[in-house]
Amino acid sequence: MINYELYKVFYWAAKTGSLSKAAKLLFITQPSVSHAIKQLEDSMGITLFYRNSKGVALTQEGATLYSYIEKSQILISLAEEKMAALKNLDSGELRIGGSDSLFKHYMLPYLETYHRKYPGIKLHLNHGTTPETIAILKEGKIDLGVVRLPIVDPQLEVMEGIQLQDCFVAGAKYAELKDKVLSLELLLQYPIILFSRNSRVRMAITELFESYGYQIKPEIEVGSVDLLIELARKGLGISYVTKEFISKELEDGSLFEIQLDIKMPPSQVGFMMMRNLPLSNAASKFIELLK
Amino acid sequence: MINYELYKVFYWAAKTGSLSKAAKLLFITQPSVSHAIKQLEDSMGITLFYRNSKGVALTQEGATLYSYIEKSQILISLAEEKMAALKNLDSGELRIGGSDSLFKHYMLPYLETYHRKYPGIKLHLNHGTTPETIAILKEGKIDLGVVRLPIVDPQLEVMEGIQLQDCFVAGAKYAELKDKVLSLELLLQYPIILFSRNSRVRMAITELFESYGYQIKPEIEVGSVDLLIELARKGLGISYVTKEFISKELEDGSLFEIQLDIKMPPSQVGFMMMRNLPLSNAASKFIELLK
DNA sequence: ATTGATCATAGACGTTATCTATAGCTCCTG
DNA sequence: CAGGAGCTATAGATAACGTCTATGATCAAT
Repeated sequence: MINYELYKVFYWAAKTGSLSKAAKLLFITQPSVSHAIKQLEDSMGITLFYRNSKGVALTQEGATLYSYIEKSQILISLAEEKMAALKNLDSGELRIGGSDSLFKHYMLPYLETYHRKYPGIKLHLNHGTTPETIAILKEGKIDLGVVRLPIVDPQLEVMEGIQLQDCFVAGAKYAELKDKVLSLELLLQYPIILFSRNSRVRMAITELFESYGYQIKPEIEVGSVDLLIELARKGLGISYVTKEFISKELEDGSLFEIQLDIKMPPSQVGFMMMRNLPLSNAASKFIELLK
Repeated sequence: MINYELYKVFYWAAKTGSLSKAAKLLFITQPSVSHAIKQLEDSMGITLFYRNSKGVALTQEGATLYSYIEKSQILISLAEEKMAALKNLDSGELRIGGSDSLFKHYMLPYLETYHRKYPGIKLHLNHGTTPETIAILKEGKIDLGVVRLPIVDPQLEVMEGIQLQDCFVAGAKYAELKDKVLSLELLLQYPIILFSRNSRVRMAITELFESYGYQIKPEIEVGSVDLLIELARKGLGISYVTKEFISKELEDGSLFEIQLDIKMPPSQVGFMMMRNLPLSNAASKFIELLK
């Protein structure tokens, strides 16, 4: 089997028409090049170059070989450039899975900073529920997932992010509740708007109410946090949303938080990635940014 | 600079999805492959494979590298196949320069034998005068030339071929000359047909006559040996041709040789090639055949 | 004739590719 | 659940071979 390193030498010798020049470009000495070419010729049983005191010139057969090797070498050069770009993060991609609301209300500033720092990296945001995100993470379709904890999966490594506080909010229509402290029973008298059934937040609130002996049944169910906010503002009911995601509405008074007589447990955002699988360069820089 | 040999290892590891299998295919041990891949990863600063107990799988970046390297390796394989074919003379070309008449009347059987033995070799016959043939030989456009000797050129190596005998011939119209022995003076009374001025044979006969104090001036001048023969048969004059090329006509009596009172010097056919430049495999096999 | 290129050759050296031996891991099976 | 059969990683020894220096041979140009 021919040592492919010899083709590199052959390529430069043929390209420059000189063993000495090839040697300089390859940072080796001229006898080494001479020896390498000889080796190639011997192992092929074909003379590749005509030698004279001005340099070397390809024979017919050498020229035939060159026509293949040239293309091959160019591909390798392109590969090396591409790899260098991937390493410098001048190129590449970062694929993140998670919920749209977390992307919009929590990740956005990080994504912006990252993109400004590494404009060559393509960002792929893959929205889906927590189980969906875990699934595509295991399939290798994303580098990391952003979801609500807890996640218990031995294959996954989890890094904690911000802590969020969910709460019930209402708009002007329910202004009467503004300074009251409601019991769960009383709250349930009002029309409730919740996120759709398969979400982690929805599961959490359902369990919480059950632990107090109540069943929470929404009047309206939606699939978007923005809609949840909008419906509460318009007075269609009381929404259960993440407090940090509605800071604007709380400030301008279009929504207010409903005080409850129990403490709502905080919810923890986390980043998950495959345990034992190395992160791509692009992904580990992003993780660094998050810390 | 990355050792291209590592790409060969990378290629097989990626292709088979297993370092052990790659090792077998490359006739080295598994730790060597493991080491080679590690080296490649280190020098690029990029993880190329995910490893687990079932084998290895390309990472995103590894897959990107593979897309280039695969093409490159395939080209090298094609090159190696092509070179093997060139060496076995399953492929390649043999380019010969010389005069059409030598090709037709002298080389033909050799060319046929050669072609039967090496049907994959393309034959290029490049007809031209002796100086033209020498010129294209020096330009590297042909592997060898077939011409009349003598050739004196330090750059060329000459191998002697057959010895030919030129002579004057006539057809039925000049039947009266059949058993006579003519002097040059007498011969010149008849219309002479010669090959065109720039040929080696023409120069030789001109010089020969001059050495005896005569000037030979043809009635007709032609550029083809076949025409020379045909014109003599039709009785348009006495042609100066190579005896060996008209054996058929001499036998069937359509032409007869004119006896002269001087001995015509023989002319030597020779093969010439570039001194100091190695012959292609295809060409040296042809030379062998000629011997 | 001399200088300055070129490539080829020989022999010594030292890097490094490869090997053996072994460990660690995961999956499968009796 | 223990043990076997894959797989890859690691460590250290060894030997191959790629590279070097020194020199020769050839040719072209000054």
